[in-house]
Amino acid sequence: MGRRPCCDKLGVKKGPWTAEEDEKLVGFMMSENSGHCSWRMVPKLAGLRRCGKSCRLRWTNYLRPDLKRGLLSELEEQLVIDLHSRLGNRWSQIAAKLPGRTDNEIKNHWNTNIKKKLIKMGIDPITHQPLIKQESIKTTNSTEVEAPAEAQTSSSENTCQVENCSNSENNSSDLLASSIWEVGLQFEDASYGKWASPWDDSCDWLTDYQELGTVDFGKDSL
DNA sequence: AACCTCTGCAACCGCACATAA
DNA sequence: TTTATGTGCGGTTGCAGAGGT
Repeated sequence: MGRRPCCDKLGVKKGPWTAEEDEKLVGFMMSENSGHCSWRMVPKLAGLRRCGKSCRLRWTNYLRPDLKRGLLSELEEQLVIDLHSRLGNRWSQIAAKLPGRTDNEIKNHWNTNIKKKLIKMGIDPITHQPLIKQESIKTTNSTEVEAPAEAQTSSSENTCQVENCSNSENNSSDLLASSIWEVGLQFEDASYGKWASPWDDSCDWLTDYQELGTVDFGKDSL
């Protein structure tokens, strides 16, 4: 049995949101009514010709009042890298550790900036292993020569990374840490000063950070 | 000035999961 | 237990602006 679409496609607007639509959605979301209805009802009640899914996306990724706008700070970027080495492409989980940032924003930043930076630094953005090391592995293992690291499926890579995460003596994390320290990065944001280094061998800092990041920024929290 | 290519970001799509009936 | 529905997530696409020729 096929799944019903989230909205009847006829008469539903798609594409970029206008300022007027934003205003309507924000107005509705900030009203008391928003807490009592499903996303499907939001466009109807807010007077929008959009599907509920589109409204949710617009709200969570762009209109939420608690969102930080602008580029990720150096520290945020390093956190993303470290979290990615542990969690893989679990953008929502990564975003949960960065208050005010969305999974979409982090995903975009990863694909457009961080990936390139890591490659430039000689680190594979998928495995977080040095590229040179990987090359030598490839040449010694002829059966895998056909499968470049970039082409690996996310599911297998995630499994690998989650397993790595369980190992507190994670090599990739250590390698990342050393390479980051080598380029002389500094923590600029004093609010993160409680952690001497997020790449500490133990994962304790992550647990602490989770406490900070578990705030639900969805409409329920309004 | 016109065209082309590249880049970054917002938004969409389809699937998975959770839960209520 | 099954089915319907709502929501969340990750991958992908499309477009606008910047930069280069």
